[in-house]
Amino acid sequence: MANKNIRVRYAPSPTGHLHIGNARTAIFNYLFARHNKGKFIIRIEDTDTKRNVDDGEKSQLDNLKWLGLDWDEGPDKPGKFGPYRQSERRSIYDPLIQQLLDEDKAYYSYRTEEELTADREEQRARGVMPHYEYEYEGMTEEEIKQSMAESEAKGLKPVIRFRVPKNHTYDWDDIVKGHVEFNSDTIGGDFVIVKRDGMPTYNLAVIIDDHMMKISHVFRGDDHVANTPKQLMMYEAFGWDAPKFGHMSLITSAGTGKKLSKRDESIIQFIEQYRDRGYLPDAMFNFITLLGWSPKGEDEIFNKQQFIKMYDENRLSKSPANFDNKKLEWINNQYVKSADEDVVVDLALRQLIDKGNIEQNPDSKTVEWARKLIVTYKQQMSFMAQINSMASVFFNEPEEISGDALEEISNDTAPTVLKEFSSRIKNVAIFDKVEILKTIKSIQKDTKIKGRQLWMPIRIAVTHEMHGPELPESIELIGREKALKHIDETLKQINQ
RNA sequence: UGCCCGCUGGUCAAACUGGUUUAAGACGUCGCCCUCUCAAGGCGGAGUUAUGGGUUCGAGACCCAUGCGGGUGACCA
Repeated sequence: MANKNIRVRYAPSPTGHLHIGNARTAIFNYLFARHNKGKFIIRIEDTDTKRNVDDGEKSQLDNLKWLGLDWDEGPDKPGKFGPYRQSERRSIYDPLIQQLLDEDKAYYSYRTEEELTADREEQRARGVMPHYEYEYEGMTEEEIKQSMAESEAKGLKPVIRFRVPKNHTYDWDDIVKGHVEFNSDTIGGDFVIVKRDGMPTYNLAVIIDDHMMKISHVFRGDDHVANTPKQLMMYEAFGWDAPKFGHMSLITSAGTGKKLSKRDESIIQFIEQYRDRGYLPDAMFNFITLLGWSPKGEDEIFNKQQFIKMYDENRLSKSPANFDNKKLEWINNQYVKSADEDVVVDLALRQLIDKGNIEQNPDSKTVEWARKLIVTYKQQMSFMAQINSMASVFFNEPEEISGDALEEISNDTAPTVLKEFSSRIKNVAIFDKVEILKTIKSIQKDTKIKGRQLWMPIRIAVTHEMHGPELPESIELIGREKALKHIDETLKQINQ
């Protein structure tokens, strides 16, 4: 059911990199827009000039693109409802603010931050919810004017507060949560809509922009529920219709059970970090979409097009979702396994170079070698950075054989196997896995030693490890020279 | 302390507006198979409707309490 009037937005503030939770908000808005053939808009909410970060906006957009999102309007793609940065929309806000003032729906407030803090402390001590107390309580219009004039005379700069209607119920049918209602007396008093620096606060700017940009649906985090009544009363004050709201459950941390906080170190928080570690964008998209939303069938691996096709906002979950890193790894592994070999090689090679396991600008021979190595691990890598630790045996000189491994080769047949293997591979023409496998088979035939007794000594001698990928491949990757050297050393070690 | 919301196994969750669900499926976990080993893969197992009341012929689904968890309470967004 295509609806041309559907317009949704993702509205990040450029205070840092793209966070998992924000990425999810963006994705759900995107999916909703694309499923309904509506528009997806990006708006930068940069009214807090102090917290803005220089490349915050760029980083947000870059990472959204990496995830595979595209938008119809945004700061880098002007449409007819621009500008798309709130800091550039002052000329739109100012007359509307004046209108509220003129209609006495908002007023200047001179209460200083110190006074407010003191009020709040006193309220807390009394056991009441901290709230703003009307500073002109009980005053006549004359007295109010006089009070303001006095404040001005003292050089105080005012903020503008919205006059919250008394004992009024604000409610809406939330797409996710169902019917929600608040009594206006419980929201903390008249709130600030324009800061001392003249910038509108989030709550004001967001409703003006959503209205002006003809936003039809707002999908945002559960943490915005408490803002919604404030926004509804402003829509009412302007005489505008509010969009439909859907408040999505938050992502929680398995460790703390609380909403993902940027300080929680048990979970990687930013999309960029996953990108750096060699996660695949489609896998991230897939995983994030399954956080708080579920498809109809039993499958869980889908590409973007499939998600768009089957997206249904009614299947958004009411309850918070734990971020499960294990599942992310599993999903990413599914994508790595089925990904194009060149893509995997490219990404994993970068990891190897970054880590210094392969030199910068490797020659073609090294790249060929790396390709074989990477392909060997393609089936089991959850994310590309793992190649460094998984394949460390191919980069580092191994430690001396000990423990179980030593025990494994402390028997009568091991030296025979090793000597045979060593002398035979010295002479094979092409040192590759096919020839190596043939060699091992030939030893089996000639010595009648087989199975673990045959394979383990070779594996341990060559790699010093009891585990690893297919042995012939491993030996090929280690190379003839190193393999022979390791066998030699091992023979010496077990002879003494 | 106020207000708002949530609660199906260790985790994500399905079960559309109450009726073959002996509560899907996935991750994880455990066992087996494959196998020189690890991983991947295949097969299988264990494990859940927070508690107490009600409504109903019938409740995971509806109502009420209790408990637990979360969100919010900014001149942040």
